[in-house]
Amino acid sequence: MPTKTFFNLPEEKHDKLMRAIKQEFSRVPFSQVSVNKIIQVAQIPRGSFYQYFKNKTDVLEYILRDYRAQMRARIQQSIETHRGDIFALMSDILDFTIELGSSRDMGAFIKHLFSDMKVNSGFYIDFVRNSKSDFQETFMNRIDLEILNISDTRELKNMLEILVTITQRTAVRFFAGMYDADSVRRQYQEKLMLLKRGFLKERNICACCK
Amino acid sequence: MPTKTFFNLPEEKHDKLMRAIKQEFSRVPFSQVSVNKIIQVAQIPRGSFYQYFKNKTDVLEYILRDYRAQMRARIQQSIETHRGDIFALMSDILDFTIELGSSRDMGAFIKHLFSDMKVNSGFYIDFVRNSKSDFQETFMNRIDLEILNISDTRELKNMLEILVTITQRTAVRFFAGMYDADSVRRQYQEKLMLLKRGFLKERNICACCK
DNA sequence: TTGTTATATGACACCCTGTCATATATAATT
DNA sequence: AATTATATATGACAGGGTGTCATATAACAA
Repeated sequence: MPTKTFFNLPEEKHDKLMRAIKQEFSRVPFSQVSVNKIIQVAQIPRGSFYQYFKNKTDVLEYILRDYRAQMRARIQQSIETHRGDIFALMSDILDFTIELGSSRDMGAFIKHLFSDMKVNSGFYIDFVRNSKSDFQETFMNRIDLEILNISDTRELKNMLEILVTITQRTAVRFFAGMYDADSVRRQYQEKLMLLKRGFLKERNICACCK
Repeated sequence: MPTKTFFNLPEEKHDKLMRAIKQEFSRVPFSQVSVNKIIQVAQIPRGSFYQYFKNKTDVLEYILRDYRAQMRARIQQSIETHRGDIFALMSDILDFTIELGSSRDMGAFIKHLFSDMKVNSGFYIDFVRNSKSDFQETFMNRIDLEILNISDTRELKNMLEILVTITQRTAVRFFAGMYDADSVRRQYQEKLMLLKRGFLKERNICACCK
């Protein structure tokens, strides 16, 4: 997180810096983000930057608060709308990610975020951990278990991990430019179908089991 | 791939260089690998290195041929042994990855490979694409479809993608040091169980459907 | 012996990051 | 008002990296 000094910054200076930061994070993937470029565009001296942020990662963390907040709100809304249907929720998460990544504002940034993120950087682990605890605390107990073929918490946790992993991978594929939004969505639904056949207690292929 | 010049190198020089390279790739994750360090250890001038390799990635690609070859052989063997049981095959792949990553020889290297790899670097995409085509060409038609609840090639492809994704993620977790080998294996088997309930045509929870 | 092609070499230009001693405000206290 | 603390600003500097290129040298062919 940025230093106290950063938060005390006069609005004008703060905004100029943030604009430069967003520009740089949209220009190139994270690993290539250059503090030099940022300070050059923001017209602040090198020393100042390091007075505000510990390093690049610190900046990323700060920017991501937006993204995370938006995502959380969206999830909240989705889970209400679909009354605890985890599959509908995951589809919404994918949709929102695609949507956000196609937006003029954060598009390039989100795209770089997904495509350049290291599988296992310290940051990524934290991000996943945070998302997970967010998710578990807020939503896990609101999932409708009635329709699921799940007998204990351990199984539920496993199921969620599978779903999150597949959803994430699907988003990555989209941002890698391997497929367009529609193909990605279609493929995702097909995969959900496959998974459902196991996850759902009531399966249409076996009416006698109801 | 390395240049012709590299392959013409006298054995002694070649080996010294390769030893330096492996040492460096074991020291730090790929993103931190330093050509400087390599040439220093191998005692060759900077210019020579660039006579042999285009860049770091070029080196990685070359090293990986070993890994890929070993994996291919292992898969080949496994698919014979288990007579097309895709789940047993995936378990074997995970086991082999864990095993290789725990070995004295390539351990550190494999560990770094998994933990630092960018989700979507050009290299990674190629790697996955190659693995996939290897996989599909060689093994896809040897999978025993009789036990699977799969009706067409498209579904089969989706199923495989899910399995590969989950297996990969599991390996990443292991290499991130989040869990030890046994926990990882146990969790993986639990997940396979969940997936099987859907993938398998004959399910133990529903004897009447056989 | 001379011309040709393959290989070797390290100085160079250019990029980057994080730190630190020093300078300058701003606020607090006598 | 003068002095002392405290917060912020600054850019030169040390140390690390990459890829290239003109030039030197070796190997081979005519």
